[in-house]
Amino acid sequence: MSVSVKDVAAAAAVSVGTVSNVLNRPDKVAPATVARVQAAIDRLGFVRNDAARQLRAGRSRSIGLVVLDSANPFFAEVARGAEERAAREGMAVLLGNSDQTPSRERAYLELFREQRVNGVLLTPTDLEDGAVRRLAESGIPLVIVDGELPGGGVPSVAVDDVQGGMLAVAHLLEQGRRRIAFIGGPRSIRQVADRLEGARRALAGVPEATLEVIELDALTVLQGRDAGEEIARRSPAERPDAVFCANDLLAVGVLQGTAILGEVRVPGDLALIGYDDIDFAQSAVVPLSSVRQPARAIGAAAVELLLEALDSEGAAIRHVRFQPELVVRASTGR
Amino acid sequence: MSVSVKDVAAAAAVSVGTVSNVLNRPDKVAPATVARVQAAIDRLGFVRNDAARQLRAGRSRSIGLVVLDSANPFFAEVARGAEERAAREGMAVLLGNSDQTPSRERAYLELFREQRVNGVLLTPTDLEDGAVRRLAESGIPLVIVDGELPGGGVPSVAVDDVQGGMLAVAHLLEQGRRRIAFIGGPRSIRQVADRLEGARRALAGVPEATLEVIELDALTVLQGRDAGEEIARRSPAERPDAVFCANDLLAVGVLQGTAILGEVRVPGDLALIGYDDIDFAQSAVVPLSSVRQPARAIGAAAVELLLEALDSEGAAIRHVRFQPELVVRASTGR
DNA sequence: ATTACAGTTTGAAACGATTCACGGCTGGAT
DNA sequence: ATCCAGCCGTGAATCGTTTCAAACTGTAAT
Repeated sequence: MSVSVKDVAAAAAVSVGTVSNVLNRPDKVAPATVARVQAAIDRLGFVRNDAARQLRAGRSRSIGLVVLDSANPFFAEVARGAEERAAREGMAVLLGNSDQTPSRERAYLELFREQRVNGVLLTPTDLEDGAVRRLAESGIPLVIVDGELPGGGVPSVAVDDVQGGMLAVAHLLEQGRRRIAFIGGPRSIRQVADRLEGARRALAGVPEATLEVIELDALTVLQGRDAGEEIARRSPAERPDAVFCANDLLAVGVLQGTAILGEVRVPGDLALIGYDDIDFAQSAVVPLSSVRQPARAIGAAAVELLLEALDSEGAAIRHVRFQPELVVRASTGR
Repeated sequence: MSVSVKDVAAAAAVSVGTVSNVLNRPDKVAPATVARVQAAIDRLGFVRNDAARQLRAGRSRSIGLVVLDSANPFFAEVARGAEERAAREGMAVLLGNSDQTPSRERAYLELFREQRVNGVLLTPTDLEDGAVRRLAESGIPLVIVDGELPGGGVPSVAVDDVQGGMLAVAHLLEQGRRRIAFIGGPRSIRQVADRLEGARRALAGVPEATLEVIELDALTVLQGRDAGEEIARRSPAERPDAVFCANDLLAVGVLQGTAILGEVRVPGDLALIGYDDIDFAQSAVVPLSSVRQPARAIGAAAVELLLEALDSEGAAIRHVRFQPELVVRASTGR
């Protein structure tokens, strides 16, 4: 079927060992031989069989990436960053979506182990669960993306979500808002919990301010819209005067939801701020204030950490932590 | 290092062949033996080495996906659809971004060949180029995503972009617009060329209508914004009264660009329609009319076709063609 | 008692690359 | 002449799985 080193060796009148050397350590082979072998490779259209290479050499050339939802623009950017960085090393990225479901996460991790990936970048569905720790100890290099394992010990790249939550709510308070609502997904998602915690801390300095927490099932536009409608239907006295959403998708949804009844205006009646600063935040009906995360850089950094872990077996474990950045737009204007 | 079939065989007191059979054809093995081997597998934590499996068995369990830009929401959805469908078959998806660059496309295809992927789903940078045809003939199963190879012969899943362009412009004409502008990326992108062709056909029936073509380098929000600003700066007489953008990102950009000067209003002065109906189209400053493509279904269908091609070596080559759907919102209102 | 047969299990070959101990060659030093 | 050191190149062993012909077992039919 396909051309193997043996064929190439025959065509170039050398041994298979030499072909392998041309492929992997050209400097150890006489230039003339290299040229001859290369010519044979080109002529026959030889393509290295990575399975065999991997089997013998141990190492593979792919890394696994498991995110909560790759259709979410934030994760799409993270994936993009990882893919670009990996490509520079000649590595391929295997993509998996856990949809926040531990069973799907497990299925992907298992599949990736079978594929003998070099390592896994994981946005865990549940950091507290022992599964992540066990995985880390099972020998497969692991980097936590957008989170940090409580006990340390596993390299990770994260954004300080508590800080991000503080930034957002501090900004709302600064604008004179006092009746804050936090709209988020399930608190079991660490990012959500941390952003809420940040909100709480920002409120600590302002005793007369209140915080209402609205918990949803998922961080989607649709869920946000429902929450927005619910708020719009309330009497003005019971309505918050500012909403901090756990991500931009929710915020966009809230914007739609409040717009439907047409009574609550953003930012007049309701200041609104999201999280992630996805591309569309600035293009929303009312340009959306948000907290920016360097998504692409996060993906790239994760691959970087994995490469480090691969190079220096058991060396220092690094944690990269990006700082979030407040982006003010019309939705929190006066 | 890691546990192999040999270890499992020893632990269960059977031969390696039997272990393999338990793994691949449990029905050929006596139930009691299956149980014993399974127990050993669980106890030892055996994970099948896919490299070895692949080497011997020929087949692999991954498929490659090369798209123009996975951060583009349309392709992100396509990727999601592909990934979901592949996961159902226990297959993993390798993701690659060509960024419309033939050299990056080639690099990924080469990498994927080395990985011995089962097949490749490709959104080609250049369909006319012989490279795609050569690839298809090189033995690696190929499915064209969002396009169709002129000569046939390669399975493909596409959306009728000409039809989509017609829908969009026919709608603009119906709204009484006559000075239409088409804003698109490089015409070398087939999708762009087809949508433009559709626009032309729609115009054919209305002699007094005109079409201006504005060609950009890329289909991004930023490029759209520049184009929008340029249009906004024109005198009213030289301005189109409707714009059809080759995708929603451009349309969102145009919306931003025209808004900056504040003189051109959408849809009053300028009707605007995009393409793809990404999630944010309905949440834009002015909810955006668009042409919807079933992105996730496209990805799933592509995997489906690949599986068919894999099963029935050289059987009928199918082309799946989805129909685009017009979605009318405020941006093309009166 | 012999043969047939289906159901199980075995064990060695094969997949295609990498690795490494070893041998041949060349040319300069002794 | 002899020896040594560097280069180059060789080819068998190896990785972990699948495959398949052959061997084995016990039961049924003759």
